[in-house]
Amino acid sequence: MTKILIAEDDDHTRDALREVLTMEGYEVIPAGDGLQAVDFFRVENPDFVCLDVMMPGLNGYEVCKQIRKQDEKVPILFLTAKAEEIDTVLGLELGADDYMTKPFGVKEIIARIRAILRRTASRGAGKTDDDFTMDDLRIVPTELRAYRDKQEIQLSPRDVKVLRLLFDRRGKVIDRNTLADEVWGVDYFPESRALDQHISQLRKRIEKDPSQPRIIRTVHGAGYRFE
Amino acid sequence: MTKILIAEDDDHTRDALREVLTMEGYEVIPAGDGLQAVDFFRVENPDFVCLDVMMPGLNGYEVCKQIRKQDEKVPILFLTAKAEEIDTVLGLELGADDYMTKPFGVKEIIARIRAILRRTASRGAGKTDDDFTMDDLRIVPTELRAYRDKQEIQLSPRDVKVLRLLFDRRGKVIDRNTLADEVWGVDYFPESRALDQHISQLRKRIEKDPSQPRIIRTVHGAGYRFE
DNA sequence: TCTCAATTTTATAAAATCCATAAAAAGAAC
DNA sequence: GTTCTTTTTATGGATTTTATAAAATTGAGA
Repeated sequence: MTKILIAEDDDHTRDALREVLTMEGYEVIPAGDGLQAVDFFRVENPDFVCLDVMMPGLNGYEVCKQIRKQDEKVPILFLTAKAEEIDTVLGLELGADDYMTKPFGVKEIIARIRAILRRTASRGAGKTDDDFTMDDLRIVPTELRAYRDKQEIQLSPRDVKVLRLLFDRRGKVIDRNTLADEVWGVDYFPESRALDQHISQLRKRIEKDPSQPRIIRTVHGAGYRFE
Repeated sequence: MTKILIAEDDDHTRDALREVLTMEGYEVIPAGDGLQAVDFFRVENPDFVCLDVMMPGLNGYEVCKQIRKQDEKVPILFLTAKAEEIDTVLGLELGADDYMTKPFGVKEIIARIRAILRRTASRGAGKTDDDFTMDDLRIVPTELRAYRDKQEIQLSPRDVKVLRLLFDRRGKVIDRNTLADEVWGVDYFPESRALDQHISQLRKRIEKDPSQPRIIRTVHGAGYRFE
């Protein structure tokens, strides 16, 4: 679930935001002041941050700076009471993604958050999207395709992940646990043969001779390797 | 040069703004009432709009609505005499980028315009209305039409946006988030199927064989592509 | 107001991908 | 070679993603 950190000293506003955003299906981490916000950020590692500018102790600008030290990418939405504060936000170049001036409507803030998350979701998705070549196969992640000669081969996002991983550590053996972890994530059951199955399918598509694989080689008892 | 449309019925204010902004290196299009503003917007296609709320004929809210029909992204700054009008601006969800309450200082408004332009620089990028050709289809954005042979195909503004985006990044996959963001903007709910539906309808009109699309191809798990 | 067209929602179908199962094949150990 | 373990792959069903038809909604213009 998408975690949103709300840093807002006014109890009423904070509660209202929490309620509304929870209703929308977000997990909300409420913080009542700047120091708390910084702490909670570290602990909870949220996907989105709403920052009130005026807060006791550490103000929004400072909190933003602290957060940016830990995470350059997390989207930050500033809430400002005065329109002039916007200029400070912009002027300090804190890396804010958007701002809203109070008072704001409930629908407005939800729409903004959604829009920002949508924008940044695609940014963070594929870390490196550069093309790479394995054997005589050219993989183009942004196109979800590979080319051999002029022949096109359709790839799924998961295919690309697998190939990327093998390419990044070419020469080294990627053990099955690592592969499962990096490509499937937390919800992979080790006793499942989904991984094998996927490798098998992938080989069918990308290997000239799937029974003599040159790109995804198996290292018995260890995992897979490409070189 | 950056074009700014000023819609303001008070001659004195309008002239002052024109002078100041011209000094700053902007090209100013002055409009004395709402109807003029809408007309000028269509003709001049400015990069920025300052809208007075209270104007004879068409008021600022209405002008904003009209403009947003043509262009969802152009930054709009509202000028209001009464602070309460701000709530209306926000309440109507007109897509205003900022507002200022009169009286405002010269430096203040310049700073504000500059800030908004900086913030929205990415949004407005590349809004060419030039014709372009996809496969055997010639798209003429200014006419909201496309031609195949001598056959005319009616297009909606949204159709054109979708096609333009695919054309601008031909060969690459446009993921659904990006598409939603660029075409629908802030009020697209990801769980909606409006996007699919729109693509489907559009294909019916522009593809020779909608079940074998050549212009809008789908890339499963990613988005759409044209090449 | 009514009408028309564009758009969105809803519901269902279709397609692509993914995975569990089980049997076959391959490799390792003896 | 025999046995045990690991990997591959065929098959069919489950899940996810996308497509489309039909109904509902919206919004502009008459």
